[in-house]
Amino acid sequence: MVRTVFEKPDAIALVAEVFRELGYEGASMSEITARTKLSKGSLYHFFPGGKEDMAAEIMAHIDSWFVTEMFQPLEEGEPRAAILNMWETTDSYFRSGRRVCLIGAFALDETRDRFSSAIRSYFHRWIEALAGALKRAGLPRLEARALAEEAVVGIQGALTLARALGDETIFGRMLERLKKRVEAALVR
Amino acid sequence: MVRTVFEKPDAIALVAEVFRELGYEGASMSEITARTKLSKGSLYHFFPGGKEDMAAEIMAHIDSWFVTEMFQPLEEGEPRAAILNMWETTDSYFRSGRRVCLIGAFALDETRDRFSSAIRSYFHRWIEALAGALKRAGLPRLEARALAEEAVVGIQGALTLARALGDETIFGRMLERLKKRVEAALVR
DNA sequence: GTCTATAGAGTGATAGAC
DNA sequence: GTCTATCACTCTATAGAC
Repeated sequence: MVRTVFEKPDAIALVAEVFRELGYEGASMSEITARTKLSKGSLYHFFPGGKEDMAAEIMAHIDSWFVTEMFQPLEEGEPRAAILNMWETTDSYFRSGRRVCLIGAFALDETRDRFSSAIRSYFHRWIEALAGALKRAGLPRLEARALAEEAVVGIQGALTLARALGDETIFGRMLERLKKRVEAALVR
Repeated sequence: MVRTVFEKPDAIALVAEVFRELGYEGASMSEITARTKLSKGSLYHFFPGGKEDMAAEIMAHIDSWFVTEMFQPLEEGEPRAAILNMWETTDSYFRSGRRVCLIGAFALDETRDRFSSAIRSYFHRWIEALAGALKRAGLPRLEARALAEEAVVGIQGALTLARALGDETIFGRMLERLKKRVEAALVR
C-alpha cells in the first residue's frame, strides 16, 4: 500500500477547488474524493465535521488570506499603495475572472444560511477596509463609502458575468473602469 | 379527495420560487413537492424530463418575461423611456434586491454547464439591448457598450451583495447610482 | 510494538425517476 | 408509492513513522 501523506493546508486547497467548480451541494463526497485523490479516511481525518466542516475551514482560509493580502494593507498601510495592491491582488486571485468567488457563490445558494455570518463579515470587511483607505487618501466619508461599495459590487458582478458569458475579458475591463473611477475621485 | 387543477404556467412559477431559494442542487424533489404542494405525479406530468426539464422551462419562462418587459422595449421602443422602464422593472422584479437572479445563480454553480447557452444568451441580450438603446439615445457605440456592461454587472453584483450582507438597501443605492451615471452620460 | 493517517467497503437515509 | 443510485458518513484494517 502506497501511503501518501497530505498536510491539512493542502487538503483545504484541494477541496476548495472542487467547491469552487461545483458549488456546495454540487460537490458530492464521491466527486471530492475522485477529484482530490484524497480518500474518505483522509477527508474525515482532516475535517471531522464532514462537508460542512470543509466549507467552514475553506472559507476561514480564504478570509484569512484576504485579511493578510488585502484588508490589513488597506486598513493600516499607505492608502494609495494599498488600493493599487488591491486591484492587482483581485485580478490575480480571481485569475482575471476565470475563478469564481466561492464566498459570493455560497451567498446565493442554499448554503447561505449555514455560513451567513462568515459571508457577511468577509464582504463587510472588504467594503469597510476600502472605504477607510479611500477616506485616508482624502475622500469625504460618504463618497469613500459609496465608491468602496461600488468597487466590491462591480468585482462580484463582473465575476458572475464572466462565468455567465464565458467571457475572459469582461472582468479585466470592469476592474480597469473601477480603478480609473477611483483614481479620478482621488485627484479631484 | 380534493382535486386542485394546476396549469403548467402555475407549476413553473411555483417551482421557480423553490429553485430561487434553494438553488438547483439544493432543491430536492421532496422539497419541491412539499413547498409547491404539487404531487410527484403532477410534477412529472408537467416536466417529463424531471428536474433538469423544470430548470430549463423556468429559465425559458424568465427569459421570455424579460424579452417582453425589458429587452424588446429597449430594442424597439423610444430609448430614454425604455431605459427608465428598465430601472423600474429591475427594481420590482428583484424586489429591491430581496429576490436573487436565478439565471445569475445558475451561472455560478455546477448547473452552469447544463444551461450555459440559455445563461449566456440572457445576459448577452440584456447588455446588447441596453447598449442599443443607449446608442439610439445618442451615445457613441463604445461608450454605450461600456455603460450597458457596467449596468448589468452592477445589477448582478448588487444582488449578490444584498444576499451576502443581508442588506435590503444596497440594491436600491446601486440602481440609483447606475441610473444617475446613465443620465449624466445622456445629457453630456 | 505503538500510534497516526489512509484506504475503501459498508451503513442507513434520501435522492430523482417513473 | 416504488425503484435504484447515490448521498453523507462510519468503521475496520493496515501501512508506514517512530
